[in-house]
Amino acid sequence: MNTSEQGVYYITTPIYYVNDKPHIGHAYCTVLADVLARFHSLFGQSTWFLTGVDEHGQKVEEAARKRGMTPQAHCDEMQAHFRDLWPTLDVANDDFIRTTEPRHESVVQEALQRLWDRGEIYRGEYEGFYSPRVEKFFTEDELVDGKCPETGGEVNRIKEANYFFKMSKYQDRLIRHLRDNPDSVRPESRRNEVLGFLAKPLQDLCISRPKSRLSWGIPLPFDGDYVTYVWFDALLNYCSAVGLYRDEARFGRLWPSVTHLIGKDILTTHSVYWTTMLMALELPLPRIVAHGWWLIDKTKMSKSLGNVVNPLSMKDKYGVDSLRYFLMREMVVGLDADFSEAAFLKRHNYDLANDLGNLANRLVKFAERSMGGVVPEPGDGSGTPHDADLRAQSEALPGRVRELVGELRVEQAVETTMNLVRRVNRYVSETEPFKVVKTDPARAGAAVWAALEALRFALNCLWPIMPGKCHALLKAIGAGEPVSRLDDLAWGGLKAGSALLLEAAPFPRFDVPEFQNVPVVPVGSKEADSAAAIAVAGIDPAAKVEAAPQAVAGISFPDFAKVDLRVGTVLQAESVPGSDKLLKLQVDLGEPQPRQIVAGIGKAYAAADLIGRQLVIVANLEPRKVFGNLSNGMVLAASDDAGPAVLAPGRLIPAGTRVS
RNA sequence: GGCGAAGUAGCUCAGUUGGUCAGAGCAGGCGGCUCAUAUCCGCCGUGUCGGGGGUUCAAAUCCCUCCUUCGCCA
Repeated sequence: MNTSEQGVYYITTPIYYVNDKPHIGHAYCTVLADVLARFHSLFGQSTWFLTGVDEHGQKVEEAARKRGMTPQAHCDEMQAHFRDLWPTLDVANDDFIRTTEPRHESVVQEALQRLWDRGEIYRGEYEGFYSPRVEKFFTEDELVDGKCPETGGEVNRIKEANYFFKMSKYQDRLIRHLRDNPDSVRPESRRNEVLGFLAKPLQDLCISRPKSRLSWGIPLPFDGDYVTYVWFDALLNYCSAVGLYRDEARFGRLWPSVTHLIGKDILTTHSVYWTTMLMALELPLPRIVAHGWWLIDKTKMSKSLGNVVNPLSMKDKYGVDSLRYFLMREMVVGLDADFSEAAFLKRHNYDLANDLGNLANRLVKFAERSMGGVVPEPGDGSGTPHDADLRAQSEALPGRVRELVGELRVEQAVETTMNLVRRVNRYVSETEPFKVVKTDPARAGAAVWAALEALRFALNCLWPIMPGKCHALLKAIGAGEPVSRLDDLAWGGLKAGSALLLEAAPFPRFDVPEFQNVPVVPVGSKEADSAAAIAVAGIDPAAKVEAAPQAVAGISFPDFAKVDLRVGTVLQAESVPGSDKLLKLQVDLGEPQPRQIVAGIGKAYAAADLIGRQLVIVANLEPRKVFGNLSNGMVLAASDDAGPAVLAPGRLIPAGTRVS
């Protein structure tokens, strides 16, 4: 449906929840949108870049009440956390939408009214258990011990009339759409995920809340006792911001080319709920791009080691351009990536300081000393093979970048550009203008010119990533402003005689802090480590090395102490339906409430046999869903061919006792 | 359990439709240059391309199977 590749490029980020504190995930997504918008503009497209905040909902209402403010005043204040952050990251969004703005609310109401009139929305009875903390309903069998399966918090049984969107009727059409349009959801694996989700019958979508329970929302136009719930409110921002029902000409121009950049956590919301909503509204369907998450290497993030890193603080410590470069270079769109200050500094030092910054610096300094501080004259074109090669690689770059960015392979586009930068460094070595200048100044000048000209190509292709630094560097090498279209980049564009001025090294190097330098010892590569691990395990060192535990050499005691091991008593145990090895346990850890823990020991233990037994539990593991069940901890067990054997204290000991 | 993805040099990863695809960067070693931010350039890797089968003249690249890891299952 959306195939308008030509003239227009409309890109959105999710609207971020106004209560949230901005973090690296928000920053990444928004910077990526900014980079894509800038690139597509360079490709000659007319671009529009929208971000904003989601301001309705119970949590906002509650937060405001706690602060003794109206929700609106609360939002007015909180939204600045996002709005004011973006300029500091050189993000140039064209618009910033808030869901409490009249321009949004009126469109939501109009859309709801139209669907109501057409029978796409109906009134029905909803019975369920409501968890205020996550603002979600659960069915009875989704509950865990009568508690919220996601948080373990209290839930309220609620039976009430509500309004439903007939989402189920679009199931087949949605499946066809996803199958027929490889671009509908990217990357491919996410599209498959959605198709898998759609293998089961789709239900209708509850889209309302009674005002008595939630007043901070947009009233349904056809029933003033209700407000609309998150979907029709938040998702419609993408449309309301560009003129739906208010400026149809503008909307018609931008909307068909929309790309939604989202985190993988809201994939279903966009690819199923939103896409079917658009079907019902008879609007063109979007292209959805789901990116991954930034992981912080926990073994390196430790207060005791003093190396806690707030990724956003990298901008203040090392500069916004380097942060943007790192984010774009390090993450493959769609996959997760690791964030660490050490990795960040490596990119900064090796790519930006050593290769790019030093290249500009060496050329400008040399020309200042030997060529009067201006861009020297180009040669007569009868250059060496080095010259032909340099020119060819430069001229090929913009097209290649365009291809790669079009495929969302931003990190490849960056790398390809940096390859040219490295090529220029090599060219300088090959032509040795600093030697040649003593005997043939014109030939030396021509080499410097060619190097600067190639660098101009690279800087223009890096401009969307690092607009500030690239602009400054282009000026410094006498190239003036960045081009506004990559098509305008033509070999020979650099004017001889332009002034060169580079006041300071553009990317100063930084020392990588000591603790970051802890060598990532290749596990198993040092015989000593493996042998030690085997010896400790009491196994013949001659046994297969692959069988040795994946021992990480030499963790500190504080590292070990971060793992909170406790004795737990199993209160209840049952098998997880559909799984033959998972058991769902309720474990007493001496806490007010028992913990639910899902353990893969069902093949070795019958549920009933575990009740009353004591186990060793990792108590501070991040909760995660296993098979749809929340698991808040991990049972320790040793496994061999015969299956897992759980660990237990040698005698009865109070539940919750720390293991050390 | 169902569905899906991934497993390539010590590390991070490239390798579109099977035939210079066995590669890059980093780390390590050696050498060169000295214009430059102790920067730059060159040289050095026999890796069972997770294991095992199969298709093919030819497979990291297709098929089957197993192992491991990860994702989704409102």
